[in-house]
Amino acid sequence: MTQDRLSITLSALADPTRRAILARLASGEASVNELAEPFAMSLPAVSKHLKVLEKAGLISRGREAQWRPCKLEAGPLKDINAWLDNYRQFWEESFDRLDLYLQKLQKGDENDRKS
Amino acid sequence: MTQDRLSITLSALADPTRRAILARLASGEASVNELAEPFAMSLPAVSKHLKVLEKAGLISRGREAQWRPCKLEAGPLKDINAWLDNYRQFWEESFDRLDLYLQKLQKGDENDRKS
DNA sequence: TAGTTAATTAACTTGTCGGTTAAATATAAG
DNA sequence: CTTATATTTAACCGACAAGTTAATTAACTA
Repeated sequence: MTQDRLSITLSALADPTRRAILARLASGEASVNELAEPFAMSLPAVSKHLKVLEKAGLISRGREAQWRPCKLEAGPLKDINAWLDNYRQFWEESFDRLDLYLQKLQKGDENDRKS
Repeated sequence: MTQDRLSITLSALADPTRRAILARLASGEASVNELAEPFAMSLPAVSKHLKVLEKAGLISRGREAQWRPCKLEAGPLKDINAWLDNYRQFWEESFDRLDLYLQKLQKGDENDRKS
């Protein structure tokens, strides 16, 4: 179905196992076996999770003898952060004067549309 | 299976239709029909998307005669932003060990305004 | 009351996801 | 050459996601 980049990244992150893997990789590279150790699931299951993360560009993998060390790649996280920028104003506690003004304008639009 | 909050939010966002709905709601409340208008899909399909967004806490819904106006709720987005904090250092320009060390030393500076 | 509009629910189809076990591949080490 | 270790691939399964059409609920309107 050829999903867009952001959807691929977000759905890769929408799994606690995969987020835990990323958290582990934040403290350094690791092999598949090392990454699998904390989880109560088979190695092929972890291997699949890694493939999902790799397709999302969230990890990259090297070759070192029979090991395939995984490394965190944060680019896609940066993209999510950029997307969130569109909404920062909606969760910021205190609006400054400009924000309040824009809110008022917005309410005006809404009333116009309804009448 | 009782998914965790963050997984629910991320999977709700991992769909371009739902993100488009949120984008629309960023400019004000809207009814289901208004939200459905831009999409080439049936109304029940949109209704389902809205239910997913509501369960994730990303929208709330009012009652106004036969309309059910939808409103953006950004709390869960704030949570994602907080989660991303764990990784900011990985996409910021300089992230070698020395720079990380210097960053830690500088953490007295509070104002992390975006560029 | 009947009819229209807004939205949801029900029932169903199809495809993907996350897991399994068993087999295959690749490299290293005796 | 054989065996052990690390990892992936294959085949399969149950659950769920995303869409459909048809029926239902809810509120307004003539």
